[in-house]
Amino acid sequence: MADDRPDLAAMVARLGRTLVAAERPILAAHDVSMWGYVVLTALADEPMRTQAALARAIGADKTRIIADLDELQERGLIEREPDPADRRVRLLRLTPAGRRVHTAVRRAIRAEEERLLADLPAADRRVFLRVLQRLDQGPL
Amino acid sequence: MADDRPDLAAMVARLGRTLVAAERPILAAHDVSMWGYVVLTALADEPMRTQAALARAIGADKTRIIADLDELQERGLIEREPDPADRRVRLLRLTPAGRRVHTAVRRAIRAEEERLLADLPAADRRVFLRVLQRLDQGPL
DNA sequence: GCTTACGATCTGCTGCTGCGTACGGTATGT
DNA sequence: ACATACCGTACGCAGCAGCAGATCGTAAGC
Repeated sequence: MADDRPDLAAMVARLGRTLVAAERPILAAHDVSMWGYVVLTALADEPMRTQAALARAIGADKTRIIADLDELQERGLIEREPDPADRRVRLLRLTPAGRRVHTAVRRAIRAEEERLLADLPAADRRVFLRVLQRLDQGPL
Repeated sequence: MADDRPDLAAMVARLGRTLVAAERPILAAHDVSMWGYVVLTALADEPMRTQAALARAIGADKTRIIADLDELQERGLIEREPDPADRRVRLLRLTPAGRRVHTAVRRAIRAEEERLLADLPAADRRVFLRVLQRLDQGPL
């Protein structure tokens, strides 16, 4: 049988590490940490009402992201304003500068992905990305 | 534009974590650790002449795998015999029992993968696996 | 007013990893 | 024989992850 391939999890996990490693220099060039970029990405999609919700959304510990939020806020990339309606919670959203940084980093990352996927036939690539998206949000 | 998807690295890394997590109970059921299974898999492909080569092959620290090798050897799943030609090195290979365990675990993992991929159209699935394999060994 | 619950923060603990170092046993070249 | 290099092993250290507990401010129900 032609089923002579590495395990799915092994391939995907290894590829994931490689791709993340490829992102590292890009993030460094923009002076953004990995978690910082993850936060910017989450907030770019939609502002968050609590830090706990943000932590859940990005799959991080709620205590882990505090330092990252501090730094992003200090650099003026996010706003962290107490909710006037419930002063326990901090409303989180990108500043215009934060959105600019996120867009720039994202553009650079997409360019790198482009390079990595360049050799693939267009049809294969479409299918691959579609399946990947589906599995990513998928039934798991 | 329709390029509104998460970053490639984010999707692949997250999917990888999910898949690895799905393997964990299977490995536990067969009483094999993650690294143990990785070692068995590597040795199932081909015996190794040195532990350093094995470590390199599976991307682990050479000091990290020693305890795993000890355990696998003690359980009679691998042989670790000094090379008569160079008694510094330990020739590593699966025992028949080790091969049986590896085959059983692998079969269970494949069954689980089958379940996860069940919803995909056959054509998509073929392409996905092919592209994945290519990227995995690929130009990266 | 009092109790209970919740958000953000800080601290400490634990387990895993990567990395460097050191040491003994062994080959190899001169 | 001797110097050098390599293998396997053990040990310690630093960094980072998740997790639990304690604190403080605040909100909501009774």
